[in-house]
Amino acid sequence: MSDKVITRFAPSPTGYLHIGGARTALFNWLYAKHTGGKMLLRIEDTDQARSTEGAILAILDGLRWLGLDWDGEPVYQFTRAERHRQIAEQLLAQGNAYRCYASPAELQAMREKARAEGRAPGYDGTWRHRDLSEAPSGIAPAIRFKAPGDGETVIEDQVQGRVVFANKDLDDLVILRSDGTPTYNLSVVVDDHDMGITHVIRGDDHLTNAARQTQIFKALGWDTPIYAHVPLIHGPDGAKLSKRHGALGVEAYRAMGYLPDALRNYLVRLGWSHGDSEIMSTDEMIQWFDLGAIGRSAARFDFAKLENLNGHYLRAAPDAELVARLKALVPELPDGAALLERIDADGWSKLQRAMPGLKERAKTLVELLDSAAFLFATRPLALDGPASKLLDGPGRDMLAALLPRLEGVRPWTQAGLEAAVRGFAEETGQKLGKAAQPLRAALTGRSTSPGIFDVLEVLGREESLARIGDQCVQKNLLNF
RNA sequence: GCCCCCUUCGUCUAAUGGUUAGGACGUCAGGUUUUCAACCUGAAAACAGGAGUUCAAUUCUCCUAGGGGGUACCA
Repeated sequence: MSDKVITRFAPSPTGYLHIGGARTALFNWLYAKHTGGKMLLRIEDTDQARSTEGAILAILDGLRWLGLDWDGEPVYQFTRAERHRQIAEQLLAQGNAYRCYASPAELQAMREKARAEGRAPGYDGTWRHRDLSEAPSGIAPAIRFKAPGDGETVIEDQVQGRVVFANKDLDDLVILRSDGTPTYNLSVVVDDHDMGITHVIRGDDHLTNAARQTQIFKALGWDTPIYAHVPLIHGPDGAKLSKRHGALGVEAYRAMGYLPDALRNYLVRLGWSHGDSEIMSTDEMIQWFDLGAIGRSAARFDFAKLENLNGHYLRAAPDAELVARLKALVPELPDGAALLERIDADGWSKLQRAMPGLKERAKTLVELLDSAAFLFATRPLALDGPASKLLDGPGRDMLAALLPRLEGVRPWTQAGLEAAVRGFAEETGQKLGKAAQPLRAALTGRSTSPGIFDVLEVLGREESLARIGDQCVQKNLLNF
């Protein structure tokens, strides 16, 4: 086998692809790309009771959406159970494992005793030396790994540095359950070996497992992979990421209107950096990424920074791409179905034409869509508070005076419209804003929008004049 | 309880045995401006605490505190 780097992303399908998992996948992907190696995908579904088909799909979707592709077909760990069982038997035959008949109650008592005595809690090794003739009948045994009782197990971690565990603190773990299914720590070792994994990049929460797994690797006479344990991501308050914070699936970020490029850029900078570089292309990430520059402390998730990055990527994205993303996103939104009905082909075309002015002002696609509401609104427009205030008093009179001027603009272009409105403002001795704001209110129903000439042009001559006219009529009705 | 890890502006981070401790987000103040954004300029803002090593520690060592992870016949 060559010395090519092979990493793996190995989620357990008990939920969606959460943000920490997404970053782990990103790091594995980047390291593989950086070294010209491969990233494999392994679904760790040995706990069949908790694994679901839906979770598997969510994880694959999440990875695809983020643009993180893997090499070859995903490996489903459960399908390899027979191989794992064989290795457990081999360990048993070698004298590196033994059958354990302890009951759950006995195990519980052991843990409590150890704890009371200030020792590391865990299995006390009762069945390690006990004769099989003493085995209770009718009880299926589990197989435990015979962990070294003394000495040390050392992890030369690429992120954490040299981490030393005293073997006395690592007990004899179960590698094969009494029902014959393998446990995580055995499966991981066998699969990492069989898949030729050279680098294990995963969450910090697996650091102790790295020690246990190292012991199993050694008992099997296999080389251990190189480890890199990445600190976990915390919520804004520094506590463990919960659903309340950002521990959402990546599909939730998609639904909130974040762009995959932005999320990737945000995640790569969470715990890793390259000098002062903040915004970087995928190629740059690949070129610069390395394990040594990963920080050792946990990072807090900061939505404000994500939003800032998202705004940047939004502005940089081609208009057509944003329209396409919006088309895909709308049906997933709370009122998406209703909104979708109101946007016809002409609506999508208007959206595309208004995009330069819209994307400049939005932090997320959801925000962008909201600010585009005036494009799909039907007359007479509903005015929000600030907008109706703009039209109170002189606002409507101004519009009534401006309306004929606009009617005279031909062709209906931004330049012509701007000249007309500016000319009107000058002649009437007002600042442009005095005319622009009521106009904005009449055309969009709000006090903020893209540039007003932009709005006029996108809306078109007929619709624009009608919306302005609506406000003048209202004025007249009030007066009579 | 026991084991392991971590600690630089509010947040993400950079750097260094001697620096005005840098950048980004956010915040605040200006500028620009048809609104809002964007953009430009500027400001406030950090080496957790205590010992030790050293001519000199944010940087090296130890202790304390705080945070996190693990401690399953879960992964």
